[in-house]
Amino acid sequence: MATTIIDVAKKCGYSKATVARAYSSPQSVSERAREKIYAAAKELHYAPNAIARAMVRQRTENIAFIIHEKQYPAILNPFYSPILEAAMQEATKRNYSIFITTSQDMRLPNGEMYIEKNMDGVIFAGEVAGSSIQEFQKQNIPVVLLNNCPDAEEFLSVTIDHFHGAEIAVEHLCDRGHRRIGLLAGRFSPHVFEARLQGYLSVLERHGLSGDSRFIADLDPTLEDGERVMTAMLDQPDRPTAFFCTNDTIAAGAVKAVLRSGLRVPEDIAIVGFDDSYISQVIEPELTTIRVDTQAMGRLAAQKLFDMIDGKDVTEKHVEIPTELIIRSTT
Amino acid sequence: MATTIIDVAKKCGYSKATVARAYSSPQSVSERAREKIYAAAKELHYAPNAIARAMVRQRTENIAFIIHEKQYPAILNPFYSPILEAAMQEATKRNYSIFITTSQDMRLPNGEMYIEKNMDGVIFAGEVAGSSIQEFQKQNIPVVLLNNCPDAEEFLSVTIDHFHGAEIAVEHLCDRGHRRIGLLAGRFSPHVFEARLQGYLSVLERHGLSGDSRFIADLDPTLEDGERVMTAMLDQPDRPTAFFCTNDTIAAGAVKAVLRSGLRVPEDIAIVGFDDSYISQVIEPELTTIRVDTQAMGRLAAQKLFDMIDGKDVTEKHVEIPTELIIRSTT
DNA sequence: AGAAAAAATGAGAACGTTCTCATTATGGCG
DNA sequence: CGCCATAATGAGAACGTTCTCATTTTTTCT
Repeated sequence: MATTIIDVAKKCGYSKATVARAYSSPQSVSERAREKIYAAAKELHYAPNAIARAMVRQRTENIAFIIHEKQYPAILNPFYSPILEAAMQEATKRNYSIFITTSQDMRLPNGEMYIEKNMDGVIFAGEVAGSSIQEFQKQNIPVVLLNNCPDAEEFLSVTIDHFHGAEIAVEHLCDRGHRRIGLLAGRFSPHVFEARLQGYLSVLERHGLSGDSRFIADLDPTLEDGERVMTAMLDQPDRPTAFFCTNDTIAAGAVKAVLRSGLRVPEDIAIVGFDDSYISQVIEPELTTIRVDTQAMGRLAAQKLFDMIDGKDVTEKHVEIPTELIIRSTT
Repeated sequence: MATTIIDVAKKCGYSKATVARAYSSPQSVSERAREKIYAAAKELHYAPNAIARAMVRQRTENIAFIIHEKQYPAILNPFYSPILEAAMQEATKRNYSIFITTSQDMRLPNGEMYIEKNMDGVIFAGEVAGSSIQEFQKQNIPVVLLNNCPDAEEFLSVTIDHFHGAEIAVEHLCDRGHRRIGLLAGRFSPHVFEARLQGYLSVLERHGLSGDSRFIADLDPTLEDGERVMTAMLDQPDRPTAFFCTNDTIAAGAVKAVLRSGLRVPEDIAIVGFDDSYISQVIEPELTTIRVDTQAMGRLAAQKLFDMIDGKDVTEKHVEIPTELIIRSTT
């Protein structure tokens, strides 16, 4: 149906080998031939067939970006948008395409599909079962983990310094003079959950403050849960004057709860979020939060993956993206 | 390198044809053979190679989802997230994978790539140059347009009833007793821009109200511009008591401007947005807006595309997604 | 048991490239 | 002009499947 290299060859009188060369290494073909070939190709609307090429080159120039997040339809997660965008840019530069899937449970749907379709590499974002990852490794497909921290040393990974991020968030609240600081901790993967919790606790301890377990809650990292839990907190005696929320979505819900109850942010209750997703600028007052350079995450993850694909040996196996406090109006 | 159908065939003593059949039409293979084959395959970690299959079947089981939006990194656009998610679900059901690209100018980067990679079909979201689309049609690749309204009848499309959406938004403001109603119109594609503007004007006219051109602005559909333009509006004499913003992002910016100037929403200034993106629930007060069933958009676009791919003839060429007023707290 | 029908299997071309190796054309130089 | 180096081209295998058609095996029926 579609026109092939053979059609072009017939049309211009050269062999298919020469036509192929005119595309894959133009300098090895005489100028005269090149012109004739391109002219014929144009006339026939010829486009090289990447599938056939992939077949012989054993390389598809496709990578997969798989997002696993328990809580929401993952792509809705504003945290991943800029990461994906950055990874996409890296890919486009190299003429690679990106496949994307999301899933909510830890098994990836049609997992085999990604192997069968011969992805040159895979970026796993979020929490994934190690077994899924090993499937890829068995097939010698390079994998980069993003925002996922398995114990295994053998994987390349790009992660966030959750512990330090939580520390500077809580530290900031202490700086502002707060002595009673609550925590709204989203139920992310155990590792992330734990790291942020520990960061929070370590600052309290350093300042000789005791965490009151009534004001440390774990919840779904959703707007609704943020609002619901915060509303409950506000009713309690001796409530904190500040809260650290482990992502911006929770924080936005918390802000809503405070404002609705007639209190003010930050005068009555100060709030710090995490991620610096664009939610933080959408709400009023704008959210003080911990910025994670998500663009760098996406870029680095992609670069690492391409390094592996190209057979370079990657010296730095684990990159930890630093965090930064962004002071806005909720503290 | 990777194990192939031939390795499996050797191992289990059947021919490669039979092994192939065990996968593509298991019922045509004796139970005994099937078991032996699967056992051998498992032992060798065999996974069928979709590239080779695509080669002979002339079908990749891949589709592309291309988002073009002038203003922002498109994937950040909260409007497209649920659409993409829904399309992805449809694709996964059919064992298809989704390629995704975004671009900000109207030429798609590596445009040829999508043709070369033999996508079975393409969904174009946002504003795209007709020429890009025709490239695909020349190659007989089915295309569905999403939220893009070219004059051409020949394309399948899923669009929004922009005119009616704008009407019910403004009508709602009139119901609430507003007589001076401003417009913050995002510079989307000309068609979208115009349809929403006309919807706004038609309601004013119906109610015998005159649109004051000082309070009709066109702007970039961003948070920043929404805030900037609204701030300017507030300073003017005889300012409106209500504004219709043609998307939620603008509306969020507008809400911020009002709150910052010390006025109240909705008491002093009422605001209606458009899209019912999740921004509308993140902000406080929550945004009254026009809901577009984005999930249906994504689903229908994908279904239409698959119908074309499967050679069914699609009766309904243009689907217009209805709009619905969602009353929250900004009016 | 034997023939006919049905089910299961095998052989080999085809899909559209790339790539290696062999062959032919071109150019430089004594 | 003839020789050699080099550049340009061509022939054909290979990539890993599917699919058609022919062949073999199994089942069914008298």
